[in-house]
Amino acid sequence: MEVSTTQHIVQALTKAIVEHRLAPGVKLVEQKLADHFGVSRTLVRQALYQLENQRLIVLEPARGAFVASPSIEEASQVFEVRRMLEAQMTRHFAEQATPAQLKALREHVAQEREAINKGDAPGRIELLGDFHVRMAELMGNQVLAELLSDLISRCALITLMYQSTDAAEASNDDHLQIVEALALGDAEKSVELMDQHLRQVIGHLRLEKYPAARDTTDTLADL
Amino acid sequence: MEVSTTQHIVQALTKAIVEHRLAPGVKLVEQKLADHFGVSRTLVRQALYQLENQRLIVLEPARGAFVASPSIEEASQVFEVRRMLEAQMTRHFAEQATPAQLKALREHVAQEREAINKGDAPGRIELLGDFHVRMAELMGNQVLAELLSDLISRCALITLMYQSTDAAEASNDDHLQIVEALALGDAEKSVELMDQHLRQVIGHLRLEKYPAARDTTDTLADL
DNA sequence: GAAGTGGAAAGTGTATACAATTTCCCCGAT
DNA sequence: ATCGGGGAAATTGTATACACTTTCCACTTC
Repeated sequence: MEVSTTQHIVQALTKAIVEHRLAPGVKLVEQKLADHFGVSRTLVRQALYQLENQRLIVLEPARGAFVASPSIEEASQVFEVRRMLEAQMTRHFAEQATPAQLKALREHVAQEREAINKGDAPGRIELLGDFHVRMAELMGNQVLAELLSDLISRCALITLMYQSTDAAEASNDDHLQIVEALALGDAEKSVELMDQHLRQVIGHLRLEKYPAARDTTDTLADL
Repeated sequence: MEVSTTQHIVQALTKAIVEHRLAPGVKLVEQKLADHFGVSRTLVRQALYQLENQRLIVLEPARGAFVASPSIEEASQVFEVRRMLEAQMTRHFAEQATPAQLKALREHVAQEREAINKGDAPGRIELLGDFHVRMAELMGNQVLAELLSDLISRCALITLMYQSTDAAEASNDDHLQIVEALALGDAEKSVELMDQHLRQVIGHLRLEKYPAARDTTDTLADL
């Protein structure tokens, strides 16, 4: 809680945004955040700048910080990039997967399952995203892992709006299938499954439009 | 010069780092930068935070900001990610390229040629990188373009150390060939050429080790 | 009553002040 | 001569002060 305070603020806000406790469009007033975290505006501002770089908030000059509400257009571009990265990543993974790596992935999928069964919404969201990051880490490419982590946070802002328990189960199922294909060393099938998985998530997005909850009061309840 | 001062500082420093006027390892003292830009440390700090997010500098707690000197390991991971992204990007591009897009790319390659012939080192570095960003933009994926732009800045930190005029000519040549393959609509060949191109750049990296010019005096000459 | 206007309140942007930490150099001890 | 200690100078970390902009509301005017 006290390690590099500004980083702590970034993490708290990231979590709140990704978990949708802070809705897209909500204004974040610096002084209120400062009071809430017990620091000066200086640190809050640093955190906000960082969050803007990660595209989780938008900074409008002289007007303030607002939780980002990415357009459907932007969302699909993000997913498009993920498809590009993860298709290749999956292929490489299939070609060089070790038993230890497969074991790690299987365990991760089991954790997902557990979170879903317990009805732990925040937990399942984080874990479902982390599956992809985990693959990158296991491949030993830290740069890729960080990049994916950012992209997935950005996606979370969107997917959360639509992701029901059903969708979560479907994702978990996809993950399971992917791991099994990887275990067989079947690169083509793994890639195909991963691609399908991502396209399916995109597909779910287009169904509804977001109700533009802009300028809502900023209830920074827990964090 | 006066549009969002902090952004101006970021750009000036980015340019200086990418063009290697600020060498890896050099310390950036906040007050000196502030004096140089005629602003307070506040704005300099904001800029530094942003640069850290882009991995162009490293912020060591209570010790200050240093121009990043990525390890060979990290560099190849960055290039690995680029290969993943750009292979797919090239494939998509080949499959849907319009004459207008091809024209734009050809013109870009011509610009590269010109910069090389004129011996304009900073210009050619920027243009050679922009070729890849340009492709992303032409495909209409802004997210991809921004991501690549970041990755390429990061690469520039490394490639610059090794990139001679010869290497620049080779890259320019590669670009030309890629465009021609794209023009023929030959997706497989385009992808192969792009992949080769990137692998070649990586190959050049491993030849030498960087002389660890850490803690050099920070001569912030022009900017 | 609707639309515009003045001005106070709220909020952001930048600079400065001060505290905390690190760095550097001098000096003495072994 | 080298190593270690101590304290001043330099530098970073955080808070606060103040200027400037936006927002909001009451009040006037048509």
